[in-house]
Amino acid sequence: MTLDKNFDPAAIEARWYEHWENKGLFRPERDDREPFTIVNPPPNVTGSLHIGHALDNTLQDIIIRHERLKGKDALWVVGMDHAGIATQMVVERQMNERQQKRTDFTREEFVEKVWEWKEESGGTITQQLRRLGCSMDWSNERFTMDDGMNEAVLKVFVDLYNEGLIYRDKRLVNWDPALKTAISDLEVETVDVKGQFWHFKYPLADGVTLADGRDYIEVATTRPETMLADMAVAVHPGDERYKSIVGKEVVLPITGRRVPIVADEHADPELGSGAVKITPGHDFNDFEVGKRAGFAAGEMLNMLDGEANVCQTADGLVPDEFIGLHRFRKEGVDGARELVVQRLKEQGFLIPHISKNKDGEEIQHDAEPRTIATPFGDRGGVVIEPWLTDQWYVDAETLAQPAIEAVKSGAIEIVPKSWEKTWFNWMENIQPWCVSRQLWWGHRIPAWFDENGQIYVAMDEAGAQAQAGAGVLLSRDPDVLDTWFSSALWPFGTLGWPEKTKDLERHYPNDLLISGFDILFFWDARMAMQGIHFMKDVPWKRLYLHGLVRAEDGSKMSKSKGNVVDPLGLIDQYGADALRFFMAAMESQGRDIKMDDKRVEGYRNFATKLWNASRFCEVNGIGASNTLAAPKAALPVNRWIISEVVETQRALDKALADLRFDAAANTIYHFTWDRFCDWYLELTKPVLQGEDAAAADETRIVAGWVLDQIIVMLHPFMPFITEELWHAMGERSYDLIVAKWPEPKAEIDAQAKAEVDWLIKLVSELRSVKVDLNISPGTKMTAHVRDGDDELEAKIARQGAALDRVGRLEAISFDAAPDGPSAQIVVDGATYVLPLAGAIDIDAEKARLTKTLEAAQKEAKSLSGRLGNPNFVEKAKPEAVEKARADLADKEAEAERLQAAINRLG
RNA sequence: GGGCGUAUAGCUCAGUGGUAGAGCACUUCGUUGACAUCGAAGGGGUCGGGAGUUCAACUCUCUCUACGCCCA
Repeated sequence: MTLDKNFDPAAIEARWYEHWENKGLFRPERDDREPFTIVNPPPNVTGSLHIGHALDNTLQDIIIRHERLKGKDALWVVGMDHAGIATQMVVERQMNERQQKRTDFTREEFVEKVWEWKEESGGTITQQLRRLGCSMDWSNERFTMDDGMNEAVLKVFVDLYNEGLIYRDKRLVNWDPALKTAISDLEVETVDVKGQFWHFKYPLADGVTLADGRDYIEVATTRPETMLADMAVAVHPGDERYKSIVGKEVVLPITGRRVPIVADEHADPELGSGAVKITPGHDFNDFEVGKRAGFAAGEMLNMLDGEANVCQTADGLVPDEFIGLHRFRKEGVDGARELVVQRLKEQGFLIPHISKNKDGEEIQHDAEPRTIATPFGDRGGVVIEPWLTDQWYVDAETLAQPAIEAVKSGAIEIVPKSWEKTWFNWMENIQPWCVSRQLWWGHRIPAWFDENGQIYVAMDEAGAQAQAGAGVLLSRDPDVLDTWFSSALWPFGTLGWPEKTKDLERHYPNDLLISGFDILFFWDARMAMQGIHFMKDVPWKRLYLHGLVRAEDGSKMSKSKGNVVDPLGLIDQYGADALRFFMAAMESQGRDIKMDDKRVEGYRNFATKLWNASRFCEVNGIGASNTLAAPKAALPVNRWIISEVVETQRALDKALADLRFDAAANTIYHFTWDRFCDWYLELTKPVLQGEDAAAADETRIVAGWVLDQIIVMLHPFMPFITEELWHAMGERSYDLIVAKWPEPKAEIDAQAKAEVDWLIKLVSELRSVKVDLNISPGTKMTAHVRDGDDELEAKIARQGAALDRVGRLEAISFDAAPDGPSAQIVVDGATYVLPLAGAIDIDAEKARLTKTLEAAQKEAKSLSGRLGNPNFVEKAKPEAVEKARADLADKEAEAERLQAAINRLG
């Protein structure tokens, strides 16, 4: 097989992916090997691959391919999330386009349509993950609503209920009036918006007055409409202004409701008038105040329906003109808020806000402008309404304790460690988790009610009926569970739980979880809680959190900003390998990644470089190696490159073990390009083309082996090009994806390393001198060595061909240089005098040498200064002192030779 | 208000208790038959400000400033 002149990623990617998948190589049979397990964060069935997925999945694939190459039974579990709200919204939107709505159908019909949509259009992302090269186990692809997961979800719900860790409760929830469902605290996003602060007079009942004679109490609010459901006015118990009226009542304007004045710490005497209106049914703080004031949750007045329109309160006091109005101005139409303000103003209960304009004139406003931290639903996008309903709650506080302990004890290692604090802070202040959703798409809650409202929780209706007794009429709770309730079970539900399967036994706990920090609470924390509770062990031993991929300017990517980068476009342009390598190289712990196309292009170039190096090998008879261990080698350059492989592999393994993806990528990148391509292949050209057949054979064998090691070590990062080259370089008995990770069984050869390092330094100096003296790079030169020894002479003899070919140094003599113009270089204690044909620019050469001399002198001076400090010699580590002494000697010797060289110039 | 993070070359970022590195960009040169998606040689930073610990700090501590994120 001959490699094409140009590398075309598109031509090979699909072919290799299909090959791997069809041959089942993502999950080879390895029951006898050590297991290694990662579960993929199940993407939403509605989703398509975005740049964040590309990062997340590339990192996971690097790890799983690395472990697979190391021979482990590497399992990467994959599947999709039913994404309750998101999916229901997609299908409803499509219905709207056809002038239909969800409620035109029965629940069963609607759910059936969602399934149809899921089968037809859902899961685009799974094809896109394949394009990225991700080697997950598709043969066992899961879904959060497949039979096995259903079973797991039901069991978890029933068990938690029976243990008292799931309960039904009436309290305020975050209600999304757009989606008409409860949502959890995490799904609420608080945003600062410009709003207004109104001040009202609430008249005191029964002729009561304050000390100053006022017959009203002043309250202020950002939500005037809720006064229709006010049930109290609170003042601080220590507030002297109001002490006399605690226990008295006010008569609310508009409704005429008589409500008590209560003392409660919640009222801040410093804020406004110090008195606050209390609406327990529509405000979380007021709910608590209401409870303390003795109202039961069931007594708290509700004035809004599920769409946040005004409805009549239980006491019937809301005037008809308010009924049906939206809570506030919506789509240009005034709502209850505006009408309340208008009526209060008309009736003289509004206290105007006075401001001064720039001329010092007073201006009256209805309200004071103010920035208000306002809760929005993350999906529905409208203001959340605290609403009093019956919902199901998980006792998260109890479940969190072992999850906190797991991180404290090290059973779970969080990487980077800085996230531990966030984990603890959240877990230690965790609130009950509202898990019921008023949706149709999702896991229906396995709870049944009888006609008296008695609850029966069971795996199925028969079980509930058995509990209730024959003949009792039961109806099932219509609600479904929060999507995250099921994905929390992913690390064990996908392995067969509650069945005791072999997979479950072998692959739980998972070894590693890689996720973005944005789902730390939503998903990671809940997996930890559920996993530990049901499996009695942590879900994963390590948790790696990565950042966000940002736009080139550092801003967050969003559709509305139009700055979203499509990973598939990048794959089309540069190849999947280049995009993957970019992700790895940019992933340093604890930092977001800024998108940079130029850098992706750079890694495309890297792939091309490797391709061309392989072509060079191919035409020089270098091919697939037949040994895993490093070949025996005599030539220093071969011994050197083998040592470099050993060092590279050590550094790479360490970086991957530490989850330092950037260090790992850079290690293999620089070895391949700088060491192998730029030096090794250049230095061995004269050997390959030389007379010494034995040396050439050795070099071909070593070069083939090194290229193999590169291909294997690079495979986790760039799976496609490496698999292509693996096969192109020779006959293989297995595919690269299941090849063996390097085991060079060789040590670092210090002697060879020193020799090649010297050679590289000398060649670099030779090149440098030519540029400085304006000598054409191809010019062949001769050198006369001063201060050389036998060892140097031997080295020069061994490397003569390389010096000639790569250094353009055709002869080296140990005789004194002839008189006449020459350039001089100093390398490792010897001076090389390079006679030049014709005149040279003496000043340029002098300047060049002087610059080098000054650098050496500067360093020598700094070192001698340090060594001259008795404190340094006494207190510093002996190694540091030794090194300083050695460095000083070197630098002084170098400076001396350079000075001599300058002197010789006259 | 609480917590976390970041400030290093023009840009994007690594980095170590012993006076700094990469990629891109920039400058100059280059057809030594793998590669111009390339090669060679360079220029460019007192590592945000201040104080402290230390023989020695870009690296540790404190503080200030700026920016970002999360929570309340």
